[in-house]
Amino acid sequence: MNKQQTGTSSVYSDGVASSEPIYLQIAQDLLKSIRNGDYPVGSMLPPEVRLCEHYGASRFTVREALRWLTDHNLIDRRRGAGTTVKNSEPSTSFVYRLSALSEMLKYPEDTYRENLVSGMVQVDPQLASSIGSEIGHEWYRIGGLRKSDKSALPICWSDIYVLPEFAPLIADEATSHEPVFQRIERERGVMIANAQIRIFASSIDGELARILRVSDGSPALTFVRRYLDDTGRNFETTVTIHPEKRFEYALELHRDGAGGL
Amino acid sequence: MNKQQTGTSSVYSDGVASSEPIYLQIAQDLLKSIRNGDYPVGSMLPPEVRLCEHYGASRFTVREALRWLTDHNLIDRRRGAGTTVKNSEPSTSFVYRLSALSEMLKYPEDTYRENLVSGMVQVDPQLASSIGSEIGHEWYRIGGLRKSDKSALPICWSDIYVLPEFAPLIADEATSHEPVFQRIERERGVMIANAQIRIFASSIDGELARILRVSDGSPALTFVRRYLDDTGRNFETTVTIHPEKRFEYALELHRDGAGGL
DNA sequence: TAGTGGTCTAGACCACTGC
DNA sequence: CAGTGGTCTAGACCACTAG
Repeated sequence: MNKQQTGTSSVYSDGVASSEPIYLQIAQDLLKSIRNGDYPVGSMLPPEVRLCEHYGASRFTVREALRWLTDHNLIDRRRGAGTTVKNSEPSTSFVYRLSALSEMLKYPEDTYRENLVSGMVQVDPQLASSIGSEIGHEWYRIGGLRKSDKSALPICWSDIYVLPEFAPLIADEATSHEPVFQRIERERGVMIANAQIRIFASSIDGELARILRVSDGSPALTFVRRYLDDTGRNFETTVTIHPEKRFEYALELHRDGAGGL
Repeated sequence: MNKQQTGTSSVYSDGVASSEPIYLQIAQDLLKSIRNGDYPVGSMLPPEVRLCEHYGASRFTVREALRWLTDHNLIDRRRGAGTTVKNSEPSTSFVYRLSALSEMLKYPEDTYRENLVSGMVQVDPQLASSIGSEIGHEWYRIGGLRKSDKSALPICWSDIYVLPEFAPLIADEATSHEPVFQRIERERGVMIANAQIRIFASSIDGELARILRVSDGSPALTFVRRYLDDTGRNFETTVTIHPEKRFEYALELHRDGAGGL
């Protein structure tokens, strides 16, 4: 029977003749069933052995199909327990990949942070809406300019808020070349699991305008980044304010597999 | 026969000691060799058969290891040709996922585009630097405001540039609720494979300030989005200018598997 | 044409989950 | 405990690439 290389046998997906590999046909067929409602979100898929019988394929082939579904965020698999349907539509249509979080806001290599103010702060309503923290919480704040050797104008103002327990890690530096979260990760083993980023336009006024050497009311690009560890704890938040024309953020989204339907 | 180099390993399936699966040990070992410089970026990895001999593993196991390297963006594989080293450090640490491109700039449901100007344009130097096209190229441009029923203030100004061949698709509308690229995708079968996005601060002046009902020199958040099909052709480019406080962009990055190192 | 990676089979043992 | 998915072997045919 279906010994090798399908070629002619397109038993599964109705319609199109498939030179597609069997595992993809099976994956598409399962996706169709999931969309159909045969396997609603939250329900279980049949075990691998049952699928092997049903499709007349080896376990390897069925597992390749299930791997495809996993890669497209449609199912969850757990050893011992079975396969549950997580989603009815392939997610991950477009993906933005970073090899490291520090690439998110990538400044030229020759830039560094000049730390100008620091100390404990308590969250007031205004700060709460800015960094998304709760009123009354305490953070250690370090504020300063990002500068470059090549330019007299600073690139941005940044305010970094970390949980008080991490203050000793960063309190002693006048200038730094390493991102704070990287230091926390290295020294304390706190891993970033999640980063929430907000981007919006703002204007620069008063004292800050003077420091950044722009005129009052100048446009700026503001980033607020909240870093969460794997328990969901927000352990660092950073606000950076970039005057017009000194920084630009670029990202590239790629269509991620899926293809078919 | 099981020659292992990674110190902790010793792979005998019945033994109790081996903590990690063999394919991961092989993957880590290959990664080490790549970092070492044994296989510089651009060079070829040994073929699967050779790796099977070297590690005393089956082809399946070796392929699982190579799949791991592929998933982490370290190698490229081509049937017929071999396996080339693409990168010396595992990438894909953080991922931003969209189920659809229209989620990228998501406006409330009750908003729509009011098309105000349209026609062919030829790229001059200024436009070239703005949309990243070549001088002299021709685009069909449609400009207008995004509005909401709930607010008198427009959300943004948008300029949409499409290749002349797609002009008929969008030339006839006074208002639209559907993204242009979606229409092109649906009607012409052109799939977006890639989107390049630039985000920066700008100021709004003159005529545009009046249209957007802001004062001269007001801050804005500007997005330039270039859409490319699977052949790399840039078939649509969109520029949107959001006055301060009317729009905010949020994204969430997730750590993507990897684990190990 | 020789050699590569892509797909596939038919077995096997294991670690883990839930009853 | 029975059943699940995770790993692994030893074979095989195929489609593709390059010399």
